[in-house]
Amino acid sequence: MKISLKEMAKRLSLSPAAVSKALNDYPDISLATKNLVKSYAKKVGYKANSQASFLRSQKTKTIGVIIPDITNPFFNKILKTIMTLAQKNNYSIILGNSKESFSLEEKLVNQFLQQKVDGILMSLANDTSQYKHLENILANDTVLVLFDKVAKLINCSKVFVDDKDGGFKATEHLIKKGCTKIAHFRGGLNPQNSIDRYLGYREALSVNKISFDPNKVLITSSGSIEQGYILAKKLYESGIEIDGLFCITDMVALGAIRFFKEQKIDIPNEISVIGFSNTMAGNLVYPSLSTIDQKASKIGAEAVRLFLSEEKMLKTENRLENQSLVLKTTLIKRESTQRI
Amino acid sequence: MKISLKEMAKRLSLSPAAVSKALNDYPDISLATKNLVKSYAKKVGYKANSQASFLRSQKTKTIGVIIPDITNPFFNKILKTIMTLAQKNNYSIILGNSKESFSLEEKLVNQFLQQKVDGILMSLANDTSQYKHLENILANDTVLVLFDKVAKLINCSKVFVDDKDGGFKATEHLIKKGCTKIAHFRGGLNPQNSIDRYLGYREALSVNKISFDPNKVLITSSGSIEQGYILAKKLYESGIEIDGLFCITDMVALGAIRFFKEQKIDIPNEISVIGFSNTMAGNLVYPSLSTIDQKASKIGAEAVRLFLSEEKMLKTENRLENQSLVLKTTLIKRESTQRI
DNA sequence: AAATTTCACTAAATCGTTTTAGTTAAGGTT
DNA sequence: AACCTTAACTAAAACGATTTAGTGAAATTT
Repeated sequence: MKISLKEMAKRLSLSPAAVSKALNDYPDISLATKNLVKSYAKKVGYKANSQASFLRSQKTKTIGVIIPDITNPFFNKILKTIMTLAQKNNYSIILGNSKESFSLEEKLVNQFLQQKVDGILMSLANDTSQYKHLENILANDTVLVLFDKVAKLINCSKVFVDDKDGGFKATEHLIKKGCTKIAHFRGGLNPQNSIDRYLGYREALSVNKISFDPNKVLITSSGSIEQGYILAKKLYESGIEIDGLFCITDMVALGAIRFFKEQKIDIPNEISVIGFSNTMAGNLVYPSLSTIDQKASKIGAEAVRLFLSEEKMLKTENRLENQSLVLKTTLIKRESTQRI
Repeated sequence: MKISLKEMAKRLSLSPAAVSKALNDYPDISLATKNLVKSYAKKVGYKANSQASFLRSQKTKTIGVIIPDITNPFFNKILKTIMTLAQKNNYSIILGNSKESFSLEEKLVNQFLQQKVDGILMSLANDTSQYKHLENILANDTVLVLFDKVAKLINCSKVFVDDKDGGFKATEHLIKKGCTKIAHFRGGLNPQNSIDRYLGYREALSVNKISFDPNKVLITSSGSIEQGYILAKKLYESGIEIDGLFCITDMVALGAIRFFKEQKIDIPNEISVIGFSNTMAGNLVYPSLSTIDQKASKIGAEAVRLFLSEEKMLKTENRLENQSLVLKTTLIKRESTQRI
């Protein structure tokens, strides 16, 4: 079953060099020999050993992808697009799940560099605040493309979403629906995305001359359903009145809605709720969840496109030239903000 | 930044062989030299080139994983477990998404073999009915572990779920809740899993002396929400009366429930509904969805365990010895079958 | 006909490690 | 003192492909 190039050469009474060149269509091999070699290779099922080829070509045709949470549908959708496009361009994907842990992320980067991937596409873990491992990637002449959760200070290609604009759109939508007492369940100080959504919320209030009330802003410790439920309960029990709620993620919004429904509060008429991300689940529940779509597929597609363009640059001019891309979000109006 | 073993040897005035041996703790290198080499390697950030190491060791410390649908939460959960355990055992994961397509699956297998992965863990696409590519894996002395959607005829390690037992449990649960006119939305003739669930349904009816009515069985063309909605509508409009429904997947069940709710049919009291897979979404909707849990994590964990055990066998005794594992499902009772 | 060019190859080095088979010097045995 | 061990290395081949620098013969030019 396994047959090497050398062995083929021996059987065809040719030198290994001739066989290699025939397979790679070098001009100094006759058409007759090329056809002979190719048809024989097909017949015996010869496949070049990628590892061995690498030693000379220095290309593995492999991309490393690191994602903070592989079960998160948003990252999942990005990954799906990345994989489809990688396959189309004959690249393999080595996948790493950093589980939002900096140390695991660092370990994965080193592992990928050791495996000599041609590039690394990654979204940073929440607690990543030093970037030595990223600089290390660039120092190894490996392409780096950051997506979604990026480090703005690192000199590499990036694709991310305008989170502030997203937060603004979400909040303004609530205001347009007539809400005036709008709460926000925000994230912590990491990553930047969660801060930006909060800043969008602040700006929408400010632009619409609604005074900001810090008591209406609660901080989530995770983006889970349970957190949404807990914070909604906390807010409700504190007695602060609201008629609108913007949550940092769809899951948090779903948790909050569950609590409000248990209290027989009418969603959206008493309290309108909007999430962020356009997770599939938001379309399954009742009332269906208004949200901000982040164009996951687009992020994945652009990440691959940037990689390919950098890879080409590296090959032809032996240098990296990076590019930043900021994608706008889209408002998805559903029942949870459809007041009557 | 990049430094090779050879270069280190030169700088330390040692032979490449001595450096290699020192790093790999060979007994014929003095402790002093080992310490010198190791500390110098650490200092200059030396990392062995995996591709080069492979040429001699023939081990890439890489596992190829092929999944039919990477966005499916069930496979996603399996993948997550596989990745965690692989990482723990110092293996990298090369991921392939076959998108339920045989030809893509075949292509991925060949690609992985060419990359010389140490093993392939895969779940078959629905339209895979020839197994030459699987035999090819074994012929290349590469470990093969099939999970969930397996080919029983292939002589390799397997982990899968007792789908017939799951279908039986689901149907019997409806019967115990008092349902007597139970419909089933089944899958097509591929994969075996969907047939087995149907057979479990048939058996539960038979054991409980409920006569089988072929008019109550509809065939889905996909496992989507839309399909569930369409089939529920079709069944409703045909005028056939039912008081229970067992769907091949949770998504199909959610689609059916949506249609019934639109018709103001009381779930679970007029019609009780149960799904299959225990997808997260089933817990988010109202009424929450009863279902059959397939222990995705367990499947992933066992797949890795089987791989490691086969890999060890291959190394020590130079042969493959496979093992089959059948996991039992668990019934998850929720609101969609909780009659009052 | 001699010189040059072109064609179609081969030989050998190379990529970065690992491993087998020496080699040398020191120490121990008789 | 001659012989044998042992410790601690080194030299060189090997893994499987690619690539540079030749090489000999045929074809073409002058």
